[in-house]
Amino acid sequence: MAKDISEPINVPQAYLAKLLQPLVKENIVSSVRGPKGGFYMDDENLEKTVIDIIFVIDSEEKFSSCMLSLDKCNEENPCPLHNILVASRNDIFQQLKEKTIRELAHEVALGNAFLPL
Amino acid sequence: MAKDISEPINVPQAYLAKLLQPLVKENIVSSVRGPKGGFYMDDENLEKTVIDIIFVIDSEEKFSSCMLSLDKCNEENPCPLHNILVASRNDIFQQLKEKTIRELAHEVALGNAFLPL
DNA sequence: TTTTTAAGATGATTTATATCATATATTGAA
DNA sequence: TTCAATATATGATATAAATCATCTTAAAAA
Ligand code: FES
Ligand code: FES
Repeated sequence: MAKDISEPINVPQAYLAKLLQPLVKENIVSSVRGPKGGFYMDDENLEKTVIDIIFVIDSEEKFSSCMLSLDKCNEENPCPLHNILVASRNDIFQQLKEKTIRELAHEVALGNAFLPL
Repeated sequence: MAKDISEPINVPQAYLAKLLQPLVKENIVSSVRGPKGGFYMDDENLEKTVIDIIFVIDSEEKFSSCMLSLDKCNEENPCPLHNILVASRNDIFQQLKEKTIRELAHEVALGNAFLPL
């Protein structure tokens, strides 16, 4: 239930619920209403990645736009930070795109990562 | 002058000036008032790094706090994203800490990087 | 010395984000 | 079939970030 997720991570329940709604709509999270209801992830959901979530909640631009917010900059006209940062940004993007929620959950199950849930 | 910087990068002049003030106070940027005045960087300023700027404008936490904003997480209790992202984050931090403004300006002078100024 | 130009300081306003509130829809259980 | 529990939807409010406005201070030039 929203409450079970929101409380341990100190996010207001209503706000979490609002954030989850577009994820349900985009089939990244599943839900059932009523008693014994709540949010869950089915087999298909678990194959989604962190990037899938980011693209729904925020936007695709986070990983493609200039890190100095210069709108005329791109790979051909790189800003001074581009060359020193773009490799790391791409690494992060790749990691978030490759890693499925299932894999992340597995790490938690193995005790290699922790969640306050 | 603030105007000469703000216009080409589409940042309101008054807002840019406000952002520059703490940088002047922290001796990262220099300024002179009056006619022919404006902002500039002296020899000492040019040895400052991007991290110096970030620490003044934003805060140190950006590079040390949990990327899932979990307050109980740290190196011993890593969240699921920690392991896959922390290396890249540290890379970015190192780059921003090592690179001086002088070096970045040199890249622009060489034509390896571009600024709309 | 006066005027003009630009930064410095401060507070108000706007805009975006986060949070709160309330009403509706769905489902399991009594 | 009714009730209670929980997600869904929508709008209002609060907080933070960005932007605007106004005044003061310093310095160059006339
Ligand atoms: S052009 Fe600025 S980060 Fe790529
Ligand atoms: S514990 Fe979350 S990023 Fe390090």
